Amino acid sequence: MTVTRFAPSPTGYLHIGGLRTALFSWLAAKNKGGMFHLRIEDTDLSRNSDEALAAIIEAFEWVGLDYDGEAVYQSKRFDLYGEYIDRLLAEGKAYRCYMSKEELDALREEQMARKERPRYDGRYRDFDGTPPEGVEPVIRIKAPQSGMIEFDDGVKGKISIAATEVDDFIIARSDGTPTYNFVVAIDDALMGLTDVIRGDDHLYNTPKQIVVYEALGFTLPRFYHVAMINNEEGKKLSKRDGATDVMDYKKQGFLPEALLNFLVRLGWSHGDQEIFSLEEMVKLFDPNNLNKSASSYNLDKLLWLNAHYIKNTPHAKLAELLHDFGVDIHGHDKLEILLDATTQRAKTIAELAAQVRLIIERPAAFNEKSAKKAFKGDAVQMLEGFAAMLQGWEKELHLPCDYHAVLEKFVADNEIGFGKIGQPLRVSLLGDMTGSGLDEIMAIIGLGETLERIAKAVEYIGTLGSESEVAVEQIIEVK
RNA sequence: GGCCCCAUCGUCUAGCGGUUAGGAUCCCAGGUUUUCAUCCUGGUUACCGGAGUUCGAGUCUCCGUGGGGUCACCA
Repeated sequence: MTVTRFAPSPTGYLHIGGLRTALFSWLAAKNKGGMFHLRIEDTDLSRNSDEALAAIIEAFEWVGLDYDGEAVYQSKRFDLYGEYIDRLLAEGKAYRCYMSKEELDALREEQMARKERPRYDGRYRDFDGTPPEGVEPVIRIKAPQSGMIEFDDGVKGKISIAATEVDDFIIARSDGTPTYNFVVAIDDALMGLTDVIRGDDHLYNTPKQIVVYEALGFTLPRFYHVAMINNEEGKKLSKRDGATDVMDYKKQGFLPEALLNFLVRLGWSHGDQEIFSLEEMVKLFDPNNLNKSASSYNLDKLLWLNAHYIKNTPHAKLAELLHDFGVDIHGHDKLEILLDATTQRAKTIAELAAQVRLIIERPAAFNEKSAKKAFKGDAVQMLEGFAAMLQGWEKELHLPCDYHAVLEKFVADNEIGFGKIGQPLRVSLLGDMTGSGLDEIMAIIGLGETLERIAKAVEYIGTLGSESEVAVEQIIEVK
């Protein structure tokens, strides 16, 4: 059975790069009907925070990734790691090193001065004399001193590193707590991991972990080192690049399915397909098809995907999401028409909220340019005439097509083009020249509100006086 | 600097020795639309460089160049 995991350290929020590797691991497990575990890497007691942990779990919930069983906390397994340390010590595969931090630093500086690679020199590897006073030893593992450490990476292919590149690294600090590469190897093995999918910044940890696997006689999982996500300039993605926190995407009005779809296509593809539901991803995903090269974050594509998913989200769900953006349209009698109209011009839920607000709230002001253009000439007569026709209309005014009939009759009766009434009416209703169809807008806000907005516009035009005439003439001249 | 990894349109990618190098996004043009947007149609843009292997190389090999990662008692 395929078993994978995501193993974040609770030192901050969940990064989108982290979410992508989590997604890959989750998909790899689900594709095979396997298990996906969450493990919290909190062995460095001084750097953990509960808020960070909560943030990670919140992000997981938001995007809908679940994990099997309980989350594993490494901080609660120190006894277990201790047993393995004792075992290695007893078997002579690890040893106490009495070198102080200061001595180590000095050694490192010397090596750097000689342009050598800084590494531990193994001075206590075979030490059996009397240990120096007053030094709490660290525990180091005996790494092979010659030959190659090799493994077949599921993404990168064969990786081989000279054993001399790996020194006798520390597996337990002087305070007795175990270190990262040691506990990762133990937990990955004990949790039955078959496939380890992680960022390729871990590529160099793998040989160290292999040393632990071999010392303890564990069987190796298959490793997949996924290339990083860069920013739009091709540099490493950092906080400077804006939204790297997964939850920021929620705040900005992105849908989790859009974010997941975006992330899965960074480094993975299935022919020419661009849109993947979670079910399709599960069905099609194979970590062995992962791309070797790094990819760049591209906001345009995310936005495009988000717009797509907004158009395909049920209206009831959209109404719910709009709530977080200060728009409450629950129970609105024209909810369907309203969302059909606005959904076409929104790339995020935040934009959708703005579009909805534009319609359901009376315009606070008229856009100056639009007003000048639309309210010139006989706009007042047009608006008043149209208002009169609406008031005298004998059939029902309920659906967009009802209003459309009025508009058509008005245009026909007056022998004018659509724009003649359309433009001033649009600015009257929305305050600007862009936006949804007039029929829809009127149907959504209803007859009373339509008449009120027209009246307000007429009133506004009245206040412009001769000034606007001049402005209009100027516009005509420019043309 | 040592070691490791990577390299197709601006971006995400398809390609797995023989293709007019395909799709998506972006951008531009046209159509639909009273407007904007959506939608539809069309268009511009790519195999990092150099050797080699081969009848034939984006695809294989080597070198170069560029980019990235990593070198902790962090994870």
